[in-house]
Amino acid sequence: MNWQSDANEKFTAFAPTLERWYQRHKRDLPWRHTRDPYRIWLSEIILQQTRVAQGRPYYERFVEAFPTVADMARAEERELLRLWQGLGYYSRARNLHQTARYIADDLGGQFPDTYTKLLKLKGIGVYTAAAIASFAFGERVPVVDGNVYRVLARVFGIAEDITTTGARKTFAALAMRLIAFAEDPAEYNQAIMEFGAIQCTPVSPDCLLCPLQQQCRAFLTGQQHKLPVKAKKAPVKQRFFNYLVFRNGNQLAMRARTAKDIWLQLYDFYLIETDEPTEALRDLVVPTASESLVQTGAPARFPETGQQLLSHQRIDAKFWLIDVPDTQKNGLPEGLQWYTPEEIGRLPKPVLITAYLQQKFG
DNA sequence: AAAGCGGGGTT
DNA sequence: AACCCAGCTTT
Repeated sequence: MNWQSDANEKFTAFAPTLERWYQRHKRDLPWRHTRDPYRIWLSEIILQQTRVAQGRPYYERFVEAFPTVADMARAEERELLRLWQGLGYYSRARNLHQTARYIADDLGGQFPDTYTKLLKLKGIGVYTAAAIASFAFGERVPVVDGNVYRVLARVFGIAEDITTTGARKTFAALAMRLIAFAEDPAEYNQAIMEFGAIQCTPVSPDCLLCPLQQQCRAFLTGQQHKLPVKAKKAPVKQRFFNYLVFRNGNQLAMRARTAKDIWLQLYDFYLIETDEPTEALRDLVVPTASESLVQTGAPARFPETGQQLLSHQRIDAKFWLIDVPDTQKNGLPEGLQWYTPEEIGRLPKPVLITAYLQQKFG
């Protein structure tokens, strides 16, 4: 037996081995009971950069609220964002809505059914296009997600930095070769991701019970913990948010965020961002538009504080509650509107804002 | 090619 | 505190 047939055996056996492993170990997940492309699409968007355990309840609520793509198309974007609240990466919800309307209105409700066509849709990149094409339509195209990078890097001993374009091409090409030997492309794609999620885990992979143990370059050389190689992320940026929470009776002044920034189209309060933390309200430079509101109101002496840690930013927030008399209530700065508690409950809001409302007003 | 975008779980 | 998650879009 020469090295070439060894290598060949490793390629041909890889997919069938994982497919057999999957038969025995797969979890029972709701989106595995359907071939409806709409539901598979919905599940895949929810699961982008999101763990199954976190995304699952959102999937259940979305299917309940919008059983078909037509139902989703009829809804307002705000309703989707409200249901998406707390899941993060809100552009996913906005793109979901846009694409639902496009499919319902321009494609007559007919879901695009090939990898190439799916890739043109908003919010669908190479991973998601491959996932829908294989799961819903049986197309033989490989998914390459974080799990797949890890499994392939280890089994084939690939030490390229997976954040680079060159490495992405390497892995995509390898994945393409491997799926050729799968009995069922959809099953195989599920299998390799499931394998990465519960067997070939980032930390402490279960190598002792691994069906690929004797083919795994990383195991055979003791390099499991060093693969895959991934460049370090940029340090988190510190930001200071100073919120003026205008109140009139039981109503609060809120607005949808419009900056190309975090939380686009989510609702918060009148915001003054500063480069340094602000200790007292008098230290804050208040724009003319809201000066009189602050002066005629009755601001609390000390603000409530809040923090939110995102993967790329750390936000320290202070909230000054300011009671606005009836005589001033029509003088809100541009964009702000009064909302009752019931209305506020239906607005999509960042976790930071929801936490403040909960803490302050129950 | 690099940066920006959320939030939560795990170690 | 660091890492990671069924990634995509914009610059």
